[in-house]
Amino acid sequence: MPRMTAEERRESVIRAAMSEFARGGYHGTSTEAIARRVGVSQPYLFRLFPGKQAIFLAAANRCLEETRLLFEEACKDATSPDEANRMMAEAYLVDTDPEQLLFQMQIYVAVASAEAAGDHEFGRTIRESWLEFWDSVHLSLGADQEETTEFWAYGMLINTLLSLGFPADHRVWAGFHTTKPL
Amino acid sequence: MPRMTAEERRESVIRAAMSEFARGGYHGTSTEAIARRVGVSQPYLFRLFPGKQAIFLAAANRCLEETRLLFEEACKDATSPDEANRMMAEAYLVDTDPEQLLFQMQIYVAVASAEAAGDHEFGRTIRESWLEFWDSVHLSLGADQEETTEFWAYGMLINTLLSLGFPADHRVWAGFHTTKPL
DNA sequence: CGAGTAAGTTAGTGGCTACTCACTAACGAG
DNA sequence: CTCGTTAGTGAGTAGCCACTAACTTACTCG
Repeated sequence: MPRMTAEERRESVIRAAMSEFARGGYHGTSTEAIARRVGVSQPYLFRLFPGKQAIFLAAANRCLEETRLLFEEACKDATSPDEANRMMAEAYLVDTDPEQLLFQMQIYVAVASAEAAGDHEFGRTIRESWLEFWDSVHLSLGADQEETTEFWAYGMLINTLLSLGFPADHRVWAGFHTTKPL
Repeated sequence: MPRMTAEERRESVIRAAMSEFARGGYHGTSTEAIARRVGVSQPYLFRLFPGKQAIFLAAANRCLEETRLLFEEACKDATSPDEANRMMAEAYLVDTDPEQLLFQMQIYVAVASAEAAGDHEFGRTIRESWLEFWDSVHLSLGADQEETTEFWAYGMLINTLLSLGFPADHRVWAGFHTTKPL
């Protein structure tokens, strides 16, 4: 069993948590499952993070940040807003791990649940990360508010269809005027 | 304590389940919470339904059906696809209980979780209900696949922004070219 | 009235889960 | 070598959860 620094372990935990939370969501994922995937004892997680929610939060921020960076990378050579749009859309459908898209959905509902339970701090943090993401996309697309909204709208529909488990050749995917999904 | 027929009770359970599951999702909601809201003992739920998942499924199907009927009602007097679009969009933002939109999100991620856990029957049932919904909207809008897709895309973005808890006057809502949300 | 039936409860159980405490093993510096 | 620090574990605990079994209460109809 290789020894790691606490920081490296935290990194492993975040990766594992992203996968596990993507599948089960916040309440449907046990810290046990995350620890098993990391290859570490379950109580040790609580020395690396103050609690389960902190693990989820770290994973969520990482997920939003990574997708944002993917977009920024994808459209960096675009010469027009329209081309940026196409490049980012393709990156979303082709280069993004489906797990990350499912995890996005889990993040969104986790915020709603936390909010309903009276925890507003959690949502505040996620919204902040998410707005950075939104603004980054907005900037990449040029300055049109409505177009950015449309871009996000299609993105959220993709997440939903994926979450519902419709295969790539199903007719619900036929109405996209951009690239077909994987 | 008024006595009801089993069928009436099942109805109450479905209403209560829709509210509770909307807040907590499948794993974050206890049957205890549902029973408390109904005003009935928790074990009695298992005489009305075979299990927790059956309750969720009944509530989910009801949610999708009700939103579908709301749309059909909203656009029944429309004279053009464009007018139908506007009427349905407004109905979604104004007349739909936000709880129902949150519950929709919970349904979507619940399917993903069930699928990941090896339960494909659950998703199959939900997808069936959801396709009826999709087709109903498609029919109301006229025969254009791409326009239906766009309509759904905006709907899913609305669900997401609501789930994330952005207030109605936040700038992320500004890019919608239809009615402003409540 | 009385007896069957359907609505509803109380008490309980086994299993899981987040989190704690006390401990051990490896590494690095002097 | 040794001693302090840091990575990591094993054993537990209190609480919650879905679900069961056995019982009680109310309505209904002959």
